[in-house]
Amino acid sequence: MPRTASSRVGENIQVSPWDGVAERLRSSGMRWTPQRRTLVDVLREHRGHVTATELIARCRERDATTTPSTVYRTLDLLEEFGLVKHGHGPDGREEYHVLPEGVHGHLYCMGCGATWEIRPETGAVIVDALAADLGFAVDLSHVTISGRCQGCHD
Amino acid sequence: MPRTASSRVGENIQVSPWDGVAERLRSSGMRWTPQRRTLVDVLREHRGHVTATELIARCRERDATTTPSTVYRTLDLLEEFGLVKHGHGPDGREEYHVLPEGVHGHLYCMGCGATWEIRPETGAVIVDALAADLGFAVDLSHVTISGRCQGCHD
DNA sequence: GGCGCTATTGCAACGAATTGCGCTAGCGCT
DNA sequence: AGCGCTAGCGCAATTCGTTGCAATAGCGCC
Repeated sequence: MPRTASSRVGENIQVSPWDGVAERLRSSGMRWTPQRRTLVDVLREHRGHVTATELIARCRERDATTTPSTVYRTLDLLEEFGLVKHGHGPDGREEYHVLPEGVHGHLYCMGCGATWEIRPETGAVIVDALAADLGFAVDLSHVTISGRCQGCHD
Repeated sequence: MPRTASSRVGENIQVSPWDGVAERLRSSGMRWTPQRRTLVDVLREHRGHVTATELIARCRERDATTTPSTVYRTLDLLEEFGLVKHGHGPDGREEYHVLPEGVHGHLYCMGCGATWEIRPETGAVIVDALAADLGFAVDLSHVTISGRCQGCHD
């Protein structure tokens, strides 16, 4: 039996954050619809970044009647619930981060097109710097910073 | 002959970077067209950030026949010449920085909607941090980082 | 000053993201 | 189990950004 790990103190056990969505929605007066189920199923098997377009495509694989507007609206909703977070890729297009991967920023290499994650410690330095500068509380996870990675210096 | 301030050592004299565009274009085998002239005129009177849409609107004020595609293409061109630089605002929309304002990053406050500039020193800290982390050469000017400014902490 | 080569333009069409609105269908209540 | 209220769906239209292509018009050259 797939012991979906629930308790056990002191360890970093991940109960899938998706497990209770239906209930959480309902208890907030929202509804659990087939469309939402489809999207959540898709998200559930995802780690890291996905573009909205890609999500729509995957949903359509499962349910050909999927409409973009529904997907976007559901994503907004899930974001309010803290299950995903949106940001913008280097080209300004919508991009979603599936949580709870720990909030982190992204680096996009203009040379090779790869995306790197900013390590937490480094992210902290950035956040601190901006806090010291203008008292600005940064949400690093929202952006992708562009540049060139080590291998791609001109 | 209108001596547009050219030499005088040691002073911070600004020859408008736009002054020689026509010639620079031509000498690269490119053409100086009325459409380009219109856009450059608009840019010339701008400092700081502008969205592409806004630029298009302003161009249309002067020449009602302005087409978006032309504006975008001209902007790309000007970017290659180092006269403007594009980035993406907090909502992912295209945004142009008119040079030579010195390269700097931007902070967008999700609370009040204001945009702040990251001071060079602070920017340097960030660039250094990322360089140390992954050997990443960051182009800070490309992005707008979101967060909340001092006055807008929840 | 006119000719021709080709960089650019403008149009039209497409993809991504977003919004307003009338109809459908979850789900709480009896 | 059925009823009704209203959240949410799908559609259609809109905006921003982008691209392919044929017609136009800079500008270098003779």
